[in-house]
Amino acid sequence: MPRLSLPMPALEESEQNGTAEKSVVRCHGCKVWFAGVEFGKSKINKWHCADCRASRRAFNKEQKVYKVGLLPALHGSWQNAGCGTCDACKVTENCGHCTICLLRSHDPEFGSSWKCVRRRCLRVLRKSDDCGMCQGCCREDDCEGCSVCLDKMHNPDIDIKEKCLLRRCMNKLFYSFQKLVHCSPDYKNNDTKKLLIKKPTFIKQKKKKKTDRKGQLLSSRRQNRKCGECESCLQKDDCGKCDFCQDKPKFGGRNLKRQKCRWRQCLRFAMEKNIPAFHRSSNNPVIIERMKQEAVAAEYEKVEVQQNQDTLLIVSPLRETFIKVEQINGQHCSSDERNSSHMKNETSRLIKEETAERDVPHTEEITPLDLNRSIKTEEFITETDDIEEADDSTPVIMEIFSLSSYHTTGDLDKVLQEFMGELNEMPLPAHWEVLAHTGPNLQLVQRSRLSTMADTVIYIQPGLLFHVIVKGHPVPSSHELYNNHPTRLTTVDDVVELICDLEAHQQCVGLLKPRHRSSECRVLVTCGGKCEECCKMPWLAGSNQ
DNA sequence: GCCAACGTTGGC
DNA sequence: GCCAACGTTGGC
Repeated sequence: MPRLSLPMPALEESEQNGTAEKSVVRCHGCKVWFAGVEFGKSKINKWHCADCRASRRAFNKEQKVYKVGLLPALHGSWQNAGCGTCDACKVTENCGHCTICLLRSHDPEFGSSWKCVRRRCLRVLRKSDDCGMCQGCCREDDCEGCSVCLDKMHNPDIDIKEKCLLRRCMNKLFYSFQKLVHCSPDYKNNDTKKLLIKKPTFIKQKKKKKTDRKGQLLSSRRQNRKCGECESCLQKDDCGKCDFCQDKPKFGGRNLKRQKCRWRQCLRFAMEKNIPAFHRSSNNPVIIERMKQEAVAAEYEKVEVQQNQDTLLIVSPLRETFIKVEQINGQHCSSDERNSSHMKNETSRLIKEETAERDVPHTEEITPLDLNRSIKTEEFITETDDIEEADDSTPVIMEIFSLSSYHTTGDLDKVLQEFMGELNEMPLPAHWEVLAHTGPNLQLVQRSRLSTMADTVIYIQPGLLFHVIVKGHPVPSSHELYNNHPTRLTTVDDVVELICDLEAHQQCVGLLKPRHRSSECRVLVTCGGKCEECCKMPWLAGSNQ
């Protein structure tokens, strides 16, 4: 391939060369210009020449050998890592002072497969390291033509610490930014931090760096997107019907999307990633598709789904609330053959969370996180310095989306189990009983037919949110009943007060007369008779009011 | 900000 | 080397 040596600096953008396909373009690595490069439909903006690509592959291969063990979750143990010949590899005892050693001194089980920082192979390139072999490392003089050199020339009074672009380690540029920097124990103290700061995508990656559920470090570049426990993760086969499956070559697709079957995408990961913004809107196609389909199936919660062009409304008549999801994307996925019980739970829980947020007075801001601080144990632990740099501003919700507590069994979660125990130990108002085996909700029911609250059920949901259903009719969320009690029933006293309050009400007569009951029926009234909404309904002559 | 497209990684 | 699928980019 002919090389064109153009004077520096030069634009890095490709130049059209008369045809749409072939361009004159500069290699992002060696900065040499090449003619006749074909991009096709590729959107490459950092093109590397064949030599640089080969160099990169070789470097990657070498690093892969050395770093086996950098990813203990995937490769096993640190003990297998490293070249075996460098000074660090020859050290046989842990230093006892590094972050790993200190943490392990407090907890012998901590990161049992993580290696003492001082014993990590020196040949594994870290962010602070230059490879010492590439063109950039071997160059002795500044080019005086790159943007950094020009900056230095034009601003001699300013101490510009950035290296000449052509003297930067190419392997580091190629590789370490995204791959190894995460593992660098001393990444605070190196000159490439400025570059990293300019790369929001990298910073984003760094925050996402995490360990798996066993506390082991995951790939610094690739996240483990599988919790391994949810219904989706346990799904072994592609559905073959969703858009991602249809894209796969084995299903005759063109391999353009290259994504995992929608029905196999980890629910925990998807929700963890998307739910914080969900209260306003979510367009995660995985969640939306599943909610859209499973919400329909969640009849026990009377969830309704209304779709209108680009908007999806998931309506919960139970509390007269809805989630509005805009910009629906993704093709419809069949769920006919799937067990939908799990998503019923998830869907209803999401709706309930939304309900809770709407119901909470503005003076009292409650977020789902508040009730789930136990997630601390599962919050991401990052290695070495990253531990100290955990981003407090980025809450990581794990427990609230934990699927195991609700997964198909219908059992109560631990909080509700404990609460049920407390309720069973206390005398409740007459004929109110705590029902057993009613997961995921804890239910209290008025057993007496003679009670004014006969056939009334208090549902205490995961998160201790509650709603009341009378003879199958949900008390609307706008009802004063909900204003008189905390959004979450956190004590037995809260429950008793609620029951007493309920007993002070009467059931709207409209509940017994479907033909005369308003769709806006208030269900509970304080003075007997019909509620104000049912009063607006025309009553047939001769009917027994 | 979203998402189609695709370079790339990591398991096998 | 193949393949599944993760992560990033650039157009919109």
